[in-house]
Amino acid sequence: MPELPEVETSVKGIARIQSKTIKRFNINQLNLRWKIDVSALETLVGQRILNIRRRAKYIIISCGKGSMIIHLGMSGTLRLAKNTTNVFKTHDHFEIIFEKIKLIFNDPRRFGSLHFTLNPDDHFLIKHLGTEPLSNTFNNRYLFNVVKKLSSPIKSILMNQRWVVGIGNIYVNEILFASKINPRRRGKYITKKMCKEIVIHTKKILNRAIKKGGTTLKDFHNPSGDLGYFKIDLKVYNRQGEPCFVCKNKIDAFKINQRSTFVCKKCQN
DNA sequence: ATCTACTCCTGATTGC
DNA sequence: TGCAATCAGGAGTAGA
Repeated sequence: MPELPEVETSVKGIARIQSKTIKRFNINQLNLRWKIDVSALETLVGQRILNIRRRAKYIIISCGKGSMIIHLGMSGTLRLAKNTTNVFKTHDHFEIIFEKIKLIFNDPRRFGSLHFTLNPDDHFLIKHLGTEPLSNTFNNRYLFNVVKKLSSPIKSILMNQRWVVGIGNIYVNEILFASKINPRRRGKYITKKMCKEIVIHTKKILNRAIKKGGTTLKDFHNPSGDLGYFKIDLKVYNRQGEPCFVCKNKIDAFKINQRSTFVCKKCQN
């Protein structure tokens, strides 16, 4: 599942399309999470790619006039290919065609999306997003001011993109384990000291994952097709019944807001 | 205002 | 063995 590190890896992986001119779009499947607006997209034909960046889990590809916003959803991947092949593989939904190469979006579960926008920062998917976890604005003071007024579990707060972005179900489990905090603990009972732990480990874990090229799970391949290999470092995610690496206690699994949650009840309070 | 459940979808896994 | 039911999950949305 693409979270911040996987999206960051994808952005780096498609850097080769920078300054290339869009020749045309090949659309195979309009019905992604939102229906693709083809006529809006086609205003980008003939324009050059000026900038590729990540905001939260979104990839924003900007031309002189207009941008594309891509979300990988649960199972989306981007890959680059030569123009010579013209066959859509299973679950290839659209292609952006350049002079010699093309960018292909593949997404079995179709939770991903593609939007055209003139101003990404004003777009409905982007404008309500919270702070970037790797920026200086995500710090102890900011987090404490957020959590102290909330009664939902800290896990839900960290996954809510309106407070802090980019953290999904895998990394939030890892962050809370590293911080020794129970995911069920409600925001208003999170102390300043705990905020400090969360901030430190969020940055550490995300940065390490980016360095390693994103977590490998069933779905994620970076654009060159190489697999990330952070999986080997996961301490609690998907380890229910197995011994905690710190205290040997069995890792527990349960749901918080319909999401799989993994915890060592001895280490996390 | 916050918070939770529901929803979209398909592939992998589980159960009979 | 095979088919059906269940589960996985990002994030917008509706309703509590």
